[in-house]
This record gives sequence, structure tokens and C-alpha cells, in this order.
Amino acid sequence: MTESAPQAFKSVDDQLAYLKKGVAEIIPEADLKAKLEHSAKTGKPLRVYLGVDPTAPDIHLGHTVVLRKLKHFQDLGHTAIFLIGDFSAMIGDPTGRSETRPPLSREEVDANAKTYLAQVFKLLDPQKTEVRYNSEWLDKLSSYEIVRLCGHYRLARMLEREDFRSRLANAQPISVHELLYPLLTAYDAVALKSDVEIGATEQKFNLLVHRDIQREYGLPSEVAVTMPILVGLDGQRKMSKSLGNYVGITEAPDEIFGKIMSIPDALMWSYYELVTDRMPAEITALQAEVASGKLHPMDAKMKLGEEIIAGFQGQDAAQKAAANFQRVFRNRQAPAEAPVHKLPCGPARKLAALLVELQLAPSKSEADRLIKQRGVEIDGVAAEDPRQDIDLSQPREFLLRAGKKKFLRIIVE
RNA sequence: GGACGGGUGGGUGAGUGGCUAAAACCAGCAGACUGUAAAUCUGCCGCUCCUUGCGGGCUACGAAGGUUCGAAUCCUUCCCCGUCCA
Repeated sequence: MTESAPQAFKSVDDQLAYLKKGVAEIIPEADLKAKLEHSAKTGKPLRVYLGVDPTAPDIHLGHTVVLRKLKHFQDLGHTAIFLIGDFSAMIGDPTGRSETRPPLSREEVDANAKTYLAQVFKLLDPQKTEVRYNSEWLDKLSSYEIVRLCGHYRLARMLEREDFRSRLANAQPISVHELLYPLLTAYDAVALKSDVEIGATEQKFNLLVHRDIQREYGLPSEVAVTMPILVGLDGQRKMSKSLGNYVGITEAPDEIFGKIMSIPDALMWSYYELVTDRMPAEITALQAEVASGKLHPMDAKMKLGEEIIAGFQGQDAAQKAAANFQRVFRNRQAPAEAPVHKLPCGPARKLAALLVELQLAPSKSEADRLIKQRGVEIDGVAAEDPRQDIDLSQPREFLLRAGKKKFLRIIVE
């Protein structure tokens, strides 16, 4: 592993340097330093949390940016709290929304939370992570307490935020319950007595409300640490599943590697910063090597791909993925281990039909096209005729390639 | 509740009776090229059949009916969405 996360920093300054890596803002930075100093003196770890609404079942690289920052605190011996917003997910965060978000059902939230955790622990240490659900306390709040909570905040402040302001200006609806979202999640911070909260930059408003409300409840305000939004594979828009420019952390290693290789060269530096544990100095050094021509950009990118995969699926998987990429895309050879598919002996099959049957093409028309475009190879020889009969009468073995990246070793038996 | 406007292929969106399986753009796929699954260029891009052809059949423009030789385009009813008024 090229893992560079240090186990225990001695000095507060070293801790700060590590924690500041990649962050957008620390509000206020002086407080973080003070809290770290206090913690060092008393030996009491800081309580650091990340709240996540389980609105989708899969997490992708973009989500790992904030998660990784939480891990950094954990690496330094602080208490990492992973808060699942099971209650708040049912309200819906209005952040960045131009319309009211449809609420999730209890069942959806529970199911999502479960798969979330499994993925989160690919990064965080399950033994050292405190997992909480905000329904623990929010379910129990009485109407009186909710009204009291609301009494701590002013409408004008609430309406300062961009998404509310623009919706108001454009005469779009704002549901009253949406106003409650930041207040209820602020109560999380109160309940957790947190010292630090991590969030994406788009969460900044919410985090600031959390700080205010903690103070109203007589607690010291937490430090808000915001992280930049990860740009997606297209190099343009933020990484998101609905835009299709994402890398899921449970995807096959070959798939992840290919996707990383496809990002624009310039983007790799922000990936190095936000989705690896490399220290800023190392990244700058790499960048300098590439700039001076000492290191080929492709090699730097391959290194990145390996590192990302290693973090989630181990070093072996990472090396295999890199090697496969070399073979398949640079040398145009079949991968070392193509998936195997066994077929029973039987009557001959037309090539196009076989491709559909093996799910290498979604329809016969597609298969036809693929073949006509010389995208299908049998044992390295391009197929010409979609109607070509494939002999399956006796045991044999051959390698089928459909398109650039789909390979299947067929064993007839 | 009322008044308008609108629902087209994965997305945006043109098309107001035949030349439209439906412009254009995006996405996707293949080939060439390349350090790359980047960029660029070329082609493809509903399903299906075969005699692979500027071929045949089927399905498609919110839903159901209707007018017509012929409808995404006209009519009727219904459903849904948006804006404004209350």
C-alpha cells in the first residue's frame, strides 16, 4: 500500500496539516486548533461527526470525500461518529433543490441505511466508529420542544440561503417543513455534543445553523469543516449517479480503473487530493514530475486508479486491474482472465443470436450492428457475418470479444 | 374551484395531414487514431425476418376512441404536468 496515513501525530500542528488537506473551509480555523490543543492536553478525543441522509442505496467516490475527512480524524485517534439521518431523510434536505424533495418512506430509508453502512466501513474502521441514527432523539422530541427549537432561529436568517431565496423570487413553493430541516439536524449536533462536523460545501448553510443552535442550547459551537464537491468523470459537472459520471465504490476493479483512466488529465490532481490519503507535498511532487516530463501523465493516472481501488478492494485487486488495463487497452489483447461461460453441446447457433443469449448485446439488431462494425471477434478474428453458424456440436473452447471491453471465454461441453 | 399553456425516441427539443422510425443537439455504441475507456475524425444508434436490400413485417409521438386512401399532426373523451387567478 502506498498508504500514507500516519497513525498518531504528536503535535497539534502536524494534526492540523493532515486535517486541512483538501478542505474547502474550516469555520473557524482557530477554534479547531484550540480544540485540538485542548484534546491533546486532556487526552480526550474530539467528537467529530458526519451526517448523511440515506437517500440512495449506493455511495460513489463523491460521497467518499467527506467520509475520508472523517477517517482522517479517526486516524488521529479522535472519535468518528457516522450519523445516519434516518429521521431527517424523511423530511428531505432542501439544499440545492429548486423544488420540494419527495420524502422517503421508513422502509426505503432503512434499506438504504443498511447498504450504506456496509460501504462506509470499507473506509472507516468499524471498531472505532460510533454509528448513530438521528431518529434516536428526533423521534422523541415533543411538540413543545420542537416549537422551542424553532424559537431559537429567525426567519430572515433562514431566507438568506440561496435555494430558498431563489424559490421565493421565482414564486416556487417552499414547504414549511423544509424550513425545519436545518433546525432538526442542528438538534443532532446538540444531542451529540459534537466538537467538529464535516460536510460538503453545499452544506455550509446547514452547518452554520448547527453552530448557532448549539450555542443557544448552551454548548460550545462545533467547528464546521467543509469539503469541496468532487467533479465527475466528465470533468464538468459534480459527480452524481443521475448524471452517470460517477464511480461506485463497489464496482468491479476493472470498471473503476477504466473510469479513472477516462478522466481528463487535469482532473486527476483534484482526485489525488480528495479521494486518496496522499499528503499535499507528495501530490505537488508528483505534479512537478509530470510537468517536467519525468513522469508520464498516463502513469500518474494509472497510479491514481490503483490507489483508489486499493483503498476499497485491496492491493491485489488494484494491481490486477492495472495489468488488465495495460493488456486490453494498450496492447489490445484479451484480459488475463476473461469471465468464463459454459454452454452445453447442442445445435449450431447463429452468431447474432448467441451474442444476445450471452448478454453481450441487448438485441439482435444491436448484435447485427456490432458485427457489421467489426466489433466482434472469435479467437482474435473479426466476425463478418451475423448469420454465421457457431458450431456447438462438440466440446471446444473459444474466446469471444464483443466491443472494446466485453470478453467471454466460452467453453462448450 | 377557474383561466390559459403543455405532454414527441435514454435526455433536451423540432415537427401542425403523406417525402417521418420522426430534424438538431446531448448521451450511448463501433471503427480509425492516441499514453488512456481523454481529444479528434468516421459510421451506427426502435424491434424483428430473411434472399443484407436505398428489402419485408411489426411497434412508436400521454391513454382510449373517431375522421381520412393516409394522422405525431384534425375531432371527442380521459389522464398527467406547468403557469396565473381564487
